[in-house]
Amino acid sequence: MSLSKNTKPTESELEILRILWDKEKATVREVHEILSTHKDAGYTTTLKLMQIMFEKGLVKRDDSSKTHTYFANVSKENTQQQFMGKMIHTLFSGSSTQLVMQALGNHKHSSEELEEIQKLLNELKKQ
Amino acid sequence: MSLSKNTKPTESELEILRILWDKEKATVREVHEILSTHKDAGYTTTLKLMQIMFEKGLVKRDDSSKTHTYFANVSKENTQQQFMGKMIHTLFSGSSTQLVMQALGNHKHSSEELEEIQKLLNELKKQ
DNA sequence: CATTTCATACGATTTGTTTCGTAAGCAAAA
DNA sequence: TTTTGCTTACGAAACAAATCGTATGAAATG
Repeated sequence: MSLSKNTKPTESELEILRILWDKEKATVREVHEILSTHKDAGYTTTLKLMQIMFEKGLVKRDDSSKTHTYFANVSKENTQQQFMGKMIHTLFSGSSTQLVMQALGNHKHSSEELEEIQKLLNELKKQ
Repeated sequence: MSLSKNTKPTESELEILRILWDKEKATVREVHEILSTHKDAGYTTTLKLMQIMFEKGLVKRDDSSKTHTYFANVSKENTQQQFMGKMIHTLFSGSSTQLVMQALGNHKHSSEELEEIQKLLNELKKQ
């Protein structure tokens, strides 16, 4: 049994994790159905990918019935942080502020969203 | 001349781009010297990588003298946006707000930095 | 009970990336 | 002029990721 190692999910693995985070649990077929709307690979490809992810500890599964059920075994939050950290380092010279300003400036945000950000910002300023 | 195609730089290519963005221009040897402080690969590896990047249009080069000089041919800003977009989509369900809040909440920011972010936020709120 | 359907397992192939060895040319040093 | 050192070019090996084909077995269906 592996204390989920520091395995960075690949691009394809991330797509699968995204589905599992969203649905909480899913069979290979369900994952494949969703993937195949925007990606063009066979069923056994998805299966193999998920088996590999199981070996790596990225997902858990219930194999008590013939059709296995899969669950994410790494948290969305952790994975986000992992990739954000890498991104900040590689593309923003280590400055998370730069990243924040980039994201703020280059994407649309509703006034409700801006307000939400403002609230967090106020919190941070208090410290 | 190619309107920089939709070539996503690989991890290794990003490391090289980072150096070129920083120095504006560099020879293979210069890039290699810098890389080799934290990476362990031979000179010809760096050379080959940069040649491939040239073919892909990621870098330009001046080959008028024996020792060629390389320049980034994609902007830092564009590349940042490209990766951020992907990240927002894959890891934040398309919500750049979520990404911003993640980055704000999980990384340290000095009060000067917070102030800078506040300014931008004020700008955005005006619209 | 035979057939079809759908599941897993798994090896092999394909594709992409990184790494290196070696050849060839040029220029500076001996 | 010969040697040495540094350069580019380029094919091939090594590695990693994604894809697929086929075998096998268990339900469900006829």
